[in-house]
Amino acid sequence: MGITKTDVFTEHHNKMAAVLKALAHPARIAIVEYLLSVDACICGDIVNELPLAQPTVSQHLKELKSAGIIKGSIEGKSICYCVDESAINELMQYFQTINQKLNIKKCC
Amino acid sequence: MGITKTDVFTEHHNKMAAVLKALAHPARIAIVEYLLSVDACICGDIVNELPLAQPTVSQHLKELKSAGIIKGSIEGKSICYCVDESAINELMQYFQTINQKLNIKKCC
DNA sequence: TTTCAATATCGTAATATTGCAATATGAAAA
DNA sequence: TTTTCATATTGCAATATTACGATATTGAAA
Repeated sequence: MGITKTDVFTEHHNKMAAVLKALAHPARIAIVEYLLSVDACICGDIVNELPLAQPTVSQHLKELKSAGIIKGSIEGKSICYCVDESAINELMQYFQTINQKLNIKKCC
Repeated sequence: MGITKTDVFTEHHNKMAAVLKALAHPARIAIVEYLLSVDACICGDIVNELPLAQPTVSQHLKELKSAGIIKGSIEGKSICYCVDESAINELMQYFQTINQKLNIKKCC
């Protein structure tokens, strides 16, 4: 069907899946890592950095933004995108928690 | 197109995207969290735990397994699935690294 | 060996995603 | 005001994903 039955899962499960989904594309991973690697926050050249057409990049940026992973502020003619700290923090803590639980278990 | 242009991205970007994609579904998040919550490693009842049909669950398990997030060993008639520590560890470290870089930057 | 229980695979319908050309928008420069 | 540059939106084709009924498969019990 292609449609995810979100209504039968908890809000937490749906939210986690949505955030991870926003990152689950090589272009979007590349965008996040590029934003981290650039000194300044001048981010208009993401399009030049990526091997994709401008509309495609714009679409990926939109997805990252609506998932809360990046934020963009208008800077005159161009836009300044950067990674949202709190989103990354939540992801980090999520996997840290799982990691701890695994250390306790040691099953297989 | 629906087809991701993996050939134009680095192997690292593709790999990260693939692992995250495997987790980017509420059912698969639910499976991982269920495996963590269960004391023993008797995991045949994932199907009963999830509000999805058996073939659907089986498909999700397959995706998690082929992404290296869970591993399954045959236990007589049923199968024992559990979360793979090293996969979670890598994800944890990935977000820890990003988090550190963000602390240094403090841009927007 | 037959049967049963647990899981996997196949086939397929409905929907989502990806990518881009064409086009629109919006702000600054000329 | 016109032009130009940066970015967003629209529309659409190709492909991927999700879900499940039907049907294998496989090992254990009877």
